[in-house]
Amino acid sequence: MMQSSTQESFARPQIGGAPAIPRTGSSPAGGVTLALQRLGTVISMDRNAEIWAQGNRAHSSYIVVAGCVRMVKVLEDGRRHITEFLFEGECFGFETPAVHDCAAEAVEDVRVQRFRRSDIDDLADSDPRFARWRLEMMSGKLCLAQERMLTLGRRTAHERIAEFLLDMADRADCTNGIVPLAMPRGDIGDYLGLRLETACRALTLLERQRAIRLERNGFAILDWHALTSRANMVMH
Amino acid sequence: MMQSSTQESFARPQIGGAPAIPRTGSSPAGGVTLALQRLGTVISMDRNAEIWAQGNRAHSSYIVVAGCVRMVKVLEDGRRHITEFLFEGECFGFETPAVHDCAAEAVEDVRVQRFRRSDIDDLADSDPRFARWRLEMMSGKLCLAQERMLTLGRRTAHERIAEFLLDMADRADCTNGIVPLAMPRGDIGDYLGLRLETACRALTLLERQRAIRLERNGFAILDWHALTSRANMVMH
DNA sequence: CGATTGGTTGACCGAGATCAATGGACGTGG
DNA sequence: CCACGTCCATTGATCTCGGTCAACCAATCG
Repeated sequence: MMQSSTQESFARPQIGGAPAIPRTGSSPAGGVTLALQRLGTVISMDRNAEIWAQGNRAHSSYIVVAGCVRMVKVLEDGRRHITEFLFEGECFGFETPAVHDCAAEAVEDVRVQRFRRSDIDDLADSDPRFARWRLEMMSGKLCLAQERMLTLGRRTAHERIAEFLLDMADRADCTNGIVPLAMPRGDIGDYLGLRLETACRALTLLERQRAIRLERNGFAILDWHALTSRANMVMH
Repeated sequence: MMQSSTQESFARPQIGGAPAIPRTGSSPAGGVTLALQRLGTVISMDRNAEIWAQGNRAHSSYIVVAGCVRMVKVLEDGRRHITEFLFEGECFGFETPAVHDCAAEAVEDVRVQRFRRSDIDDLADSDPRFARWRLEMMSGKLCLAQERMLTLGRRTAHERIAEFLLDMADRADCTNGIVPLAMPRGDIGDYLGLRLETACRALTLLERQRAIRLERNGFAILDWHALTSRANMVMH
């Protein structure tokens, strides 16, 4: 029995297998999608554009149509943390606080679908399935956040990188065996609580050990077993 | 303008001031409480008792009536992380996954009120105010989790300890100026991604600097300013 | 009163941070 | 097309914060 969709993600033995539980944060399925589609407008944004700033009032919620978005928190001394990367079909900005406590930025050129929060709330009021989906989506993000706390608090740099690569592989289409990495090394570091040099060293070590092959903007997994054992994940 | 209730907590200049935004995770106010009260049964548990185990099926949700509860994740090699401490009036086990991905344990002798999940769902279906409260509670926990990721990924041991003490002070009644610390040093370490020795050293350093005074099972804040500047929090 | 549990402190070590140099990919303008 | 500048990845050398191992003490509880 899988413990949660997080665990499930990392347990997947090979590229191509469909996850038993859909990844949390993905957009709603079936009829709910249609109702939502009509409410949103698609916007294109350039690489590194700020979708909203930390401290902005929260008016809108979003779904990623294409590309990769990052959620960023910064301290005034410049220390930065990326709480989440979001890919096609995943949503962000559904938290209820009136003011954003993270910035949202485009990692690469992206298209996002924007929704007015009032429209989202109205839809939740009129459609119990959508309300249920929203609650489960938030709940899933909370579980993922708890898993990430464990990673940030207790895992080594090498474990973090291996876990990250497996997560990226799990979320990507991966038609040709090359898993894309849209974000620069610095972003990977800020996501994992590491410096970019450390992220870099861990990646090249994995390559030297023939577990992965680094490509232009991505990587290929050569030895899935080596990677999973490196990640040291709990598989209940 | 405060950015979130998390930020608000740490910005509070002295013990006794009422927060502008109620702490997230607290039990619902007013009429909603009454409806919920009837559904729950109060249970007493001994110190270190397991309320539920990691991997158990999730049947119940809880509110803390008295004492302190911890949410614990463990790796099979023994590394442990505490995702959350919960105090009187705060709730846990409202996440939707069918299987718990954290254990819940009593830090000290506690009383908790248990609710059947089906009852919680029924109440949410029949009372929109309760449904709204539940969504905001989950959302608040998600924001706190994001703040904690920043702490675990980017703050120093000394910053983490100062932040932790301010959080504890903010959440406690603190009638007599002594902030209780129900949990042992090891738990503080596991909450902050530190070893217990490191937590201990950071605490005694703060005491030597006359910022706090350590007591039997708690501490007194002697120099609030020293503590907040040590915590290095963002105050928007 | 000994046994157990939790807190404190010291000595030393190592994973990851920091500082620095190099090189490749890419874009732009002449 | 080439020269130059910018951004990013990589690698090396060194340093440091926090981890590790260990001793000791105080409080609590049979």
